[in-house]
Amino acid sequence: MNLKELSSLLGLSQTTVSRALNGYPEVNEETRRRVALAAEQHNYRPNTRAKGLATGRAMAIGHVIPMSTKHEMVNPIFGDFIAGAGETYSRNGYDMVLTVVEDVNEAQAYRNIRSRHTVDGVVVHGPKMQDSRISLLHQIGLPFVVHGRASGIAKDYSWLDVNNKSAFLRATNFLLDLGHQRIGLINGLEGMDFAYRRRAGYEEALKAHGIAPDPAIMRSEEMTEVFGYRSAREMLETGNPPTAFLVSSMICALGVRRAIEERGLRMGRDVSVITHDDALSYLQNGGDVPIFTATRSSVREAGRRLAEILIERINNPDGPLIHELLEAELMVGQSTGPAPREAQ
Amino acid sequence: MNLKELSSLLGLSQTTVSRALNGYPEVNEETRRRVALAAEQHNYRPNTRAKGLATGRAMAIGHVIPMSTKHEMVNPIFGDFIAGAGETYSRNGYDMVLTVVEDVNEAQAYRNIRSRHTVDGVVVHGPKMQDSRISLLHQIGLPFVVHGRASGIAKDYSWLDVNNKSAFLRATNFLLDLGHQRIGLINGLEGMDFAYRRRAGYEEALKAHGIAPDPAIMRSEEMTEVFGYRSAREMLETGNPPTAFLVSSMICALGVRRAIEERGLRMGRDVSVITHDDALSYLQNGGDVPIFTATRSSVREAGRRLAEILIERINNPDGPLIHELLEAELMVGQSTGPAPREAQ
DNA sequence: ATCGGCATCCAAAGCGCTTTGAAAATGATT
DNA sequence: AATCATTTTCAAAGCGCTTTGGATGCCGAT
Repeated sequence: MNLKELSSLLGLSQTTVSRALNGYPEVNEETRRRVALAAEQHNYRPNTRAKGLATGRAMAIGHVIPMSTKHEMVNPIFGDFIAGAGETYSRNGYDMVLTVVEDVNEAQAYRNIRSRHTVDGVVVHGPKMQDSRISLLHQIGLPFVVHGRASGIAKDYSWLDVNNKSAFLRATNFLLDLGHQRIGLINGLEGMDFAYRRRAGYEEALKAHGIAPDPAIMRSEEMTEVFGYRSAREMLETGNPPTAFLVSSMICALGVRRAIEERGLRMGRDVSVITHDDALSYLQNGGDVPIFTATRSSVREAGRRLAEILIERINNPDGPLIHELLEAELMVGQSTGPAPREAQ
Repeated sequence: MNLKELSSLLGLSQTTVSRALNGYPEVNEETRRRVALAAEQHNYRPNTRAKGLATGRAMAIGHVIPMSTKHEMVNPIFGDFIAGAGETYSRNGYDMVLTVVEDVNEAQAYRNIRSRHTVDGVVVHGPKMQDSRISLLHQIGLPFVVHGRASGIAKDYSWLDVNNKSAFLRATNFLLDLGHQRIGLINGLEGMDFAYRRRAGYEEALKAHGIAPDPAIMRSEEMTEVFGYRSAREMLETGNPPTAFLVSSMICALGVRRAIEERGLRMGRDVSVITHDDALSYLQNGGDVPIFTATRSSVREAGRRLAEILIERINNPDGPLIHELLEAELMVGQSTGPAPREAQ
């Protein structure tokens, strides 16, 4: 069923039917009702492509998912973020189109999206420091919002981010207050902006307590369980092991716990752990009492909100840029406790 | 830059330019080269919507992501599956469009997709037994492939699935051979087809060994870490605890391990665990030596292959239906060992 | 009666592409 | 030189919608 058929069926012109359906005032209310009813009955919905062609809007938003050729890694927060954003999109009549692309071809993917007019705007995921995508998007004039921020970019842009620095600063202080002096950092991939900011918070807290950051107990990698395990094990095996770990993701933290328990130590008593928790739906931090003490911020909620911001920008491209900084909550769980005596 | 501009720039008709770009034979090779070069230089790419309208094909494939209203849960395998499928799509010039929808509105979402002509076909995720989506899709005539199968559907359809039954049958036999008599099952949500099939394999193996399945040590739920933990703990607390667990996902298995170690037991010695492993990129089963003995099947590879099947069906809707059954490999890791003496 | 204003509807153009059917240019054949 | 087949190009229609710029009819006001 298309417009032409529907309107001839109703004995009306396509114009009138189209207007009736799109809520224009110049159509009799009685007529509008008739049209709406017929559309309903015949399950009519305007063809997306035709509508898009006529209006010049795709009513779709793009997400470019860079696939690191080295790591073949999908960001585990991706599903929840998409779920959050997807909610907002449906509510506003937008489709979501994903493009999976090798990270080396990413720029080309954006250019492609732009010239094919497939979407009205894009979300930039996982910004690195000095991320080149941002200036590219500015240049080709595709509306966008960044999930996170990119240090070292001159021109301003819209973003939504967790306050990673303050989160890790507070977490480090929390450990320091418990008497921990030697705190290992198990962080995300070097170059990722969030990892940089978390490290900055960590180092700032240490320095404020007169402790020099020790590269021997700081690691940066793709945040897998195995990476958490290896890092923690290696650090614990040294002569001067950390009494606490600050970890950048739950999955990593699970690996850290494995390493701790494998050595016959108990987490929360012998070794403390604080992790960042993205509040992923399939990886809740325990039940009523959190397993891990964590800096918590829902990535799903971030998706929801970020999508709103992007839609706002699309509707009003020359409007003010929007910056939103979410504070993570520090939730105390069972994985932290006072530093053991002998280590103090 | 659009076709009209490009062709007037070249002093050619739109017809010729279009044909040159789309590889039609009735155009001089010299001309084709000129056109290709100009297109390249001006970064020309045909407008997706216009092309779609003209050809009647969207060159896009839909994934409807049902969001369970109760659980607010995103399937953790989703990211990796999408990554795999996305690879195939890019290679074939397809876009991927996601629709996040509350599970109660799912049927409406498919109807909507269909009448709006947004995509050429869809992937059905997470089939339940007697899944109603399948007949709906047949009825509305939207090409589709199911990731998994749905027991109890009369009309045939294309699918790609892991042999869940045989995987869990083999895993159960493996445990039985090690002397385990009391094996707990920690399975996915009741009603999900894969969970049904895994249980069938488990029960068949038990019965073949003259053991009656005991509902007291069988659980079905959304597969989270916490669910794994709770289930294992409860079972271990009983007077007659299992000596082994068969678990439906790695994330769940991490919870099981937590419960085991919390009781001061050692996994692989005191209690054995076998889990299904979807080979998620961020949750590898240990490094060189697997942590868990596991039935392993890459969900990413499944995505790649399933996308191929769907594209084939779209290109040839009346062609033969395709069924592909992947066997999971049983990988022996450190989480299994002979049943402890006293329990035998 | 005539007019202006308003409510209601319509025909047709246009969005950017593909594709049909025909025309022009070229070359081979007589 | 005329004819035909072949290659190469083109004008225009059509995909399904929105939107512009009228028409049409009806009303009360003049």
